[in-house]
Amino acid sequence: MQISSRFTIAMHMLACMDVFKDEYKITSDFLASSINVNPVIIRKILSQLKDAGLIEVKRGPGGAVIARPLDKITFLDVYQAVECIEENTLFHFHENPNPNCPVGKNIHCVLDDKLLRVQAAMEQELKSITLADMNSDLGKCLKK
Amino acid sequence: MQISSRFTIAMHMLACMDVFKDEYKITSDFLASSINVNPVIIRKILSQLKDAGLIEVKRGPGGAVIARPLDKITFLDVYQAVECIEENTLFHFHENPNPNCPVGKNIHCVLDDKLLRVQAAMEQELKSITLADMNSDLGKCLKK
DNA sequence: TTTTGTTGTAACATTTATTGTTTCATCTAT
DNA sequence: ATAGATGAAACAATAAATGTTACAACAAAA
Repeated sequence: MQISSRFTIAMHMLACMDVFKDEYKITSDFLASSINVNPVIIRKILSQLKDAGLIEVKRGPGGAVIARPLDKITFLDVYQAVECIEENTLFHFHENPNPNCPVGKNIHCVLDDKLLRVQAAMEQELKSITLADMNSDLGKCLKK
Repeated sequence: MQISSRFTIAMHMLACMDVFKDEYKITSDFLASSINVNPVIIRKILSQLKDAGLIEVKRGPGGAVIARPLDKITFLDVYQAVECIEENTLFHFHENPNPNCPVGKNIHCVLDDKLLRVQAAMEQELKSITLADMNSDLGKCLKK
């Protein structure tokens, strides 16, 4: 199973918010047309990013801006803002292993810590990349 | 979004196949009762593990056995056997970024390599853990 | 103060993947 | 042959993501 497109959409939104911040007012319609999804999807994700303190959204006049320096927002910040997974549950565990079976009774005991290591490795890598990295690469692309 | 329970089910199956290999014939019904899911689910995963060369399944008499030494089967082997994701697509990318927008046109260019790094970090960790690790821990649990 | 453009949100439809179930053909050791 | 399995098809049920419509709430500007 894949990680939902909310994450790449959020990244795309943040990229736009930075690149176009001086040229355009960043509305949900504006973002929706670059990303090619329904504006309501955008607004939901705007809400999530706002709740996480990554952006500010103006109600009446409209428009969203990034709330922190780009190098202070990591991929992990964005991932956790939009991916509504509870802590430590990247892997979906089967619900009812048989407690009367020696293996069933202990399977959590032997797997949980290892699954956690895998999740931690992924999050560590997400944490090592910032919006500044993304947008400096984007700047290079745009110059060509 | 979470990684499907097929992975933890497969792990549970392999743990049983090792622990009970001398005591019982490992049928899909036997595994199903330890894991508490429908035997057909088990058979589908048995098929996937067989296709990946990790186990052997006998048709007439029934019964499944692990095909390689436990320390030669990594978590990544199992993950890739049961998780039917195409290569390099842990992250679901939104399908139609607007090619007429400078950001939409380049978003793949700036994100793909970074998403790949994250996926690689996760797979690297999955690769570093083997069934032998899991089952030696399981042995310790069973002794208590 | 009304208008305008926007966000916030609810409600619902659609799509997709997972998970569960029934059924039966097929296989192979006995 | 029979019995106990697996393999596989068909389908139902569930859950999550994604898409859409509609409208209330808001704040700036006319």
